[in-house]
Amino acid sequence: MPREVRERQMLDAAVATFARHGYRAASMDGIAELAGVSKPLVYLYLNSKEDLFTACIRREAAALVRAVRHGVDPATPPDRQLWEGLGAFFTHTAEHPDGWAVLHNQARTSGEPFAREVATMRADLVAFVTELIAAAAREAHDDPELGDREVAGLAHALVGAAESLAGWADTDGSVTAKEAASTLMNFAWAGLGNLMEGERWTPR
Amino acid sequence: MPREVRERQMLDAAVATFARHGYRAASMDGIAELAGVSKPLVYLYLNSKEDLFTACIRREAAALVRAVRHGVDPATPPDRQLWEGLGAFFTHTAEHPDGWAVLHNQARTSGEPFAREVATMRADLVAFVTELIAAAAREAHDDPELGDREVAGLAHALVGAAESLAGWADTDGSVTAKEAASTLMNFAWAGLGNLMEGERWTPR
Amino acid sequence: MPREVRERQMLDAAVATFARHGYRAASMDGIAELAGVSKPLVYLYLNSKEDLFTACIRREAAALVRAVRHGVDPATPPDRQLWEGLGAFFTHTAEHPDGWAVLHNQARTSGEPFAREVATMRADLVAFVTELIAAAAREAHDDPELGDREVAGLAHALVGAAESLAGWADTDGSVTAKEAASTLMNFAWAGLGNLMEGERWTPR
Amino acid sequence: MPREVRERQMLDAAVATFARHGYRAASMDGIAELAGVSKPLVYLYLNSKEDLFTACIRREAAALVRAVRHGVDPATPPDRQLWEGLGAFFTHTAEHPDGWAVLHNQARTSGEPFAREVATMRADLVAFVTELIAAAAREAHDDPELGDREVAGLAHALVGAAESLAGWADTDGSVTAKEAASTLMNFAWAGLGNLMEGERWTPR
DNA sequence: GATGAATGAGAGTTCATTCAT
DNA sequence: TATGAATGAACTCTCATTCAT
Repeated sequence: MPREVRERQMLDAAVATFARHGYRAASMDGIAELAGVSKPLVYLYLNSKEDLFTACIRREAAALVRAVRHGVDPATPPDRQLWEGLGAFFTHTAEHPDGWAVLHNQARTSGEPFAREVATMRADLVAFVTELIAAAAREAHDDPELGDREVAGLAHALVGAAESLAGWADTDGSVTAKEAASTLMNFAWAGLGNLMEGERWTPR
Repeated sequence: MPREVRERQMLDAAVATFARHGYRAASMDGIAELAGVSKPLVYLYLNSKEDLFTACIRREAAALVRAVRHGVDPATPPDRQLWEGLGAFFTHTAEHPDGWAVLHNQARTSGEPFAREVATMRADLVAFVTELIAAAAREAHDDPELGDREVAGLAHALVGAAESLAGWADTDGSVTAKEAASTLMNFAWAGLGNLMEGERWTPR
Repeated sequence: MPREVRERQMLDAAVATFARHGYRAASMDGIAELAGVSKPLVYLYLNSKEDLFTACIRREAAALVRAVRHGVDPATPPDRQLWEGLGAFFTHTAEHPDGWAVLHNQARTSGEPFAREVATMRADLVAFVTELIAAAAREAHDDPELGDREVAGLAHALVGAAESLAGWADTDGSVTAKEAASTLMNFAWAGLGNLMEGERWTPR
Repeated sequence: MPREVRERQMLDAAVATFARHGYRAASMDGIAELAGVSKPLVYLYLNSKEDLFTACIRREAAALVRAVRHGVDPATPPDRQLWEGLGAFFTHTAEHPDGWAVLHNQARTSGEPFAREVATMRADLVAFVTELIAAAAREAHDDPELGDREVAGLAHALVGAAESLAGWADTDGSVTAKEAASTLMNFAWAGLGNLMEGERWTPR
């Protein structure tokens, strides 16, 4: 069996195990068994538990970022891009709950080498959203009402809300990715005040 | 030294340790040392690592809920209550970063007995927010535009955004509780669309 | 409460606990609790776990030897004395199962300081039986058929059989002390060969 | 080194250690050291202290029963069978004092899972002896003089005497297995009364 | 390329024992 | 006389990691 296939099996097993038990509680024995290989092979291919976890984080982070980027058409208006990006995000996290759990739940809370890894990816997404908001603001006015600092805060809040909703949608299977995206897009764009007046944001 | 004092010292040490290392990686030796007592004493007072962690979660959850409830005046309009609640929330999490880390980062990701414990508290907060949004909607219209399901999703998104911002404010010390509350309140109430037009929500 | 009473309570609790769990598995906490006193008091009165166990062994051994000696009338013929002694032995062990368990089961198997203690008492009983057999032999013949060594072996076997029956009678409540004594006396005096011919030993 | 060899080494070390110190007082560290392996290996092969002790009991019990059964020729008369069986028993216990100590001293007094294990084996031996006595009685008379209950009591006493002598012979090395078997066989078959008259049982 | 065999280091937990009061 | 408070030491068990084959 070629090395790449074996390696992917191991990473799959590792992601599933880390997602369920966390970094410390996951055992290399368990991962090797789930992957259907012997433990020394895991070490041969992936060096150490730390390296293995890092590899999981990188793979899942890259996959998530790729999914969001693929879902977005840069030629469309900012709010449309945001809408598409959120849809892609919720779709991906719903389809890869273990990967999302590794990134959002485990990596962030397992100490320094790992938290930094996932923070990098998160910064990418926040930067992306920040840019979208700024672009929308520029489009609305030549002289934007929103300061950089304010935009950053808003982007952060938006990403945080999305992350939280992703976890919720995972747990409560009845919420679809599209619903989650709609809820959040309405919330973000129209605001509660307008929502109560019956005003909605809809994809143009 | 009286039992209650010692017990609080131990819980303080445990919260600090669990916050930094997580449930599994934290060692009872380390906690005992930080508390300035011997390990058997920790076991005498708190039974087991599991019980100790549970006690930490309960204490911190109760403190957070209490802080939010105390910050809110039920006689004021819903948006005002939300604003006050968010302020109290951000203030408390900023003043007790370890407690917040235990609740938000560690307890949620350390498996079943603990996740449930914190989920209960979170459900309390979400219910509180849900009720505020519903009250605001009732106030605006006799026949509310927002369905129950939609309100629940919004409450979830709002709480998630707040939780995420709390983590951010913790990390980046330059963001004050009031700033965080303002950002989120604007975001939530006015929506990005209006914010760009220069419309702001302000405490009445 | 006078010291002697307290001390007897503690020894009672200790005997019960050691009988059930053995020396190592018994905990001073458990003994103190069962005795209804605090742990330091146990140490004040009885010094250490080792001393406590030794005290238990000595008390129970003395009681057993005293019971056997009281049951025997040295003016009667040897076989009669043996019969009475066995009866007293089985009666006492049935009435003090915990004491018997401490002596026979636990003390013998808990290492050197204790095994010697109980071996001393056992040697007493074996010497008593040895003397009875030798006396009977002398009575039967001036020039005894049985050598010293042989007599010692027989005494040992007889005591062993008695000890084993005592445990059996304890477990199976339906066997009375008198029955046990009869069985053993027949066995010892008449032998299986004669028993099959219908010959029995009976108290003269 | 192949697994089976290692496993036997460990069991040997465990039997020696348990025999000397008892279940509770024996330490896994000590056993591993005596076996010349590391502690984790003991756990890898034998799971837990409890399982290890159980494995010791089973191995030694099986060996003892096998030795007795091999020593007996079922085609010979009952008293001859008894004689051969006792000889095999004393020979085996003398050659495996640690195994015998584990069975007779430690397992019986270390609480429920273990006592039952050894009680099963003992019941086997008692049943064997019971059957021999009953057979002898049938051979002597069509209408046996001894009731079932009486036979059971006698078998119990005989086995108890044998067990006790085995311990004695172990301690006092000067007593050979054959001597012990002779003493007991004479005692059992002829009875003390007849022994004093110079009547002996001898193998036919 | 793949593994059976093995371990150093450290975790949670318990217990006999002792002060200060 | 009696105890609440406290601990040093030891025990069972686990796990990431390596090497000879």
